[in-house]
This record gives sequence, structure tokens and C-alpha cells, in this order.
Amino acid sequence: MRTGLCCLFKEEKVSFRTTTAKVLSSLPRGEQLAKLSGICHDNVRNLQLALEAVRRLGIGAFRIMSPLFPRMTHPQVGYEIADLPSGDLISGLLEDVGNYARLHDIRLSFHPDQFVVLSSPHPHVVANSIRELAYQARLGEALGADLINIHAGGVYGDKQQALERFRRHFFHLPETVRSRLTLENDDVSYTVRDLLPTCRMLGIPLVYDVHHHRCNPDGLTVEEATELAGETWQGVGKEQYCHLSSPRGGWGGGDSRPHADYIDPEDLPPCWRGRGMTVDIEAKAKELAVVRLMEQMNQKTAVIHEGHEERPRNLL
DNA sequence: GCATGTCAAGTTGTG
DNA sequence: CACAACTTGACATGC
Repeated sequence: MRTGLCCLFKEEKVSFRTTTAKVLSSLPRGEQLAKLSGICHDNVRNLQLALEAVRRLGIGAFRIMSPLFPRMTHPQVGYEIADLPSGDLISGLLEDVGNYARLHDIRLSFHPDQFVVLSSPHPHVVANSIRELAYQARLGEALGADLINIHAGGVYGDKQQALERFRRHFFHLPETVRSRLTLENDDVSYTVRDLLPTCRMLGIPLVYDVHHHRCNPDGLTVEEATELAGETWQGVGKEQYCHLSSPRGGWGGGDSRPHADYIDPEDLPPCWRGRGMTVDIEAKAKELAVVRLMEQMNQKTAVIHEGHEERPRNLL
């Protein structure tokens, strides 16, 4: 089992810049592109720093923030890397980062946010979603990221019809997106059981979020869901991907959806240990939470193996 | 300097 | 019916 960090750091000196469409709109095009160029350049350099930190900490995967290149697909102020004054430099750096990730076996992924909805009945929503996915796929190509993970989206009163629209829209996606796209069970609408048929039909993998599954159960056990989701990865020849988090206020009454700072080791499914899989740790303490979980697992493993510490990552 | 309000986009569920 | 939650800053603005 390899652990993954999501987007940000708590203590490491890595940060990503952004800007807004509103601010950009007040500038002439030339100044817009100059400003964006500086931000994108800084962000790619920080992505390199992020991967160096991830490697140093023994983390095996990193989820890249969607706005690495902010507002790139915005209808008014959108742009291409080639439009930026430092475009060539930025493209070169992107390639370097990708090579670094490959060299050190750091798995990279994208997770577009809630505005990407392929099941929507509104054509403009779907069109915007496709544009955003194509942007993330271009970055994925440049960086060697094998995963763009999304949710199935809204239900609109009829889940089966919404999934049918999802499948129809899937075929309008460029191959660069289709070969990377994965579907994740969410905490209000779509369960593993809901998504499996669509994943099988389209030949796309299912990212199993065990916290969402516990908030939004479907009759499958954690072990069954892990196995069934795992089968969808075998067809595409990629290592299974899962998400793990702990509820901020515990599993007792109240809303258990908000994420806690750290992972309660009790929430880690025992059947995940020793399994060939990547597990993104969604916790507010970011890299501190990933490191703490790995330490706790090592301690447990060390006890099991009577004193042999420093287990290789893939045996965790 | 520091505090505060704002930020492209969708959908659902709550008050 | 309006608004917060998803994730969470970072930035621009104004004192």
C-alpha cells in the first residue's frame, strides 16, 4: 500500500499561487498574460518542490491542485501555455517535473472539483466540463499523471437516467481524457454499487472512497467494495486507487462527513494493508497526517515482524 | 502591516 | 427561498 498526499502542505514551505477572473479582466491582455505567466511559472516550480518533499517524507503519490494554471479554461480570460511570455520555459519545467515523478515512482493524479459534471442535463455544463477535463488531461500528458478522478455528479431525480447521460457524454471526451478518467463513489448520491455497472461498461476504474462509503452505505461490506472496485483496475492495468479519511466529530451522532486533522488508524480497512494499491489520505493536517499514519502502520508492522523496522513502502 | 471580504463554474440538502 | 457545504487558501483592498 502506497500513501498519497492531496494538493497541499501544512508545514513544508510549498505553496501555490492563484488569481481571479475579476482581477484579470481589469487588465489589458498583455498584462493578463504576463501576470499569469509569473503565477504559472511559480506554481510549476512549487510542484517540483512538492514532489521533493513528498519523496523525502516517503509518500508515494501526490494529487495536483486543479488550478495549477489558474483560470486556464475561463471563457473570457482563458489561455494556453504557449500564449504566456515564459511558455517555453514553463513547458520545459513541466516535463522536468514529470521526469522527476517517474524517476522516483511518485504517482500523480488530478481531481477536478464540483463544477465538472458529465451527468448534467444542461449542455453548457457538459461543454464546460469537457473543456476543463481536456485541460487537466493536457497537464496529465505533460506530467505523466495517469488519473483524472471525478464524481458522477447530480441525480436530477433519476439516477439511472443521469448515469445514462454520463455514459453518452463519455464518448464525446478526447482519448487523452478517456484513458485517464476514473469515477469515485460520493457521500450523498452515488455508491460503489451504483457506479460499478457504468465503470464496467465504459472500462474505467472505480476509485473507492471508504469514508464516503461509510457515510453513504450500499449494502456492500468494505471488503466486498475493495474487491469489486479492485477488479475495475485490472482491466486497465493500473494500480488500484482508494481514498481514506476520518470524521472530524467521530462516527457517533451528527455529521460525520467533515474530515478530521488526522487519520484514526481504526478507520484504515485491515484488508488494505499489504495490498498493491495507492491510498490518498484526505486529512486536514496534510503531510503530517500521512506521515503519522505511516509511522503508526510501521509500528504495528514492526510488532508483527518482531522488531524489524523500516518496512519497504509497498509492504505497509 | 494587518484584518477582511472575495473568488468561474454545479448540485444538493438544510434552515 | 436563500444559503452553506463540498476543499481551502491566497489575493486584493482598505484601514
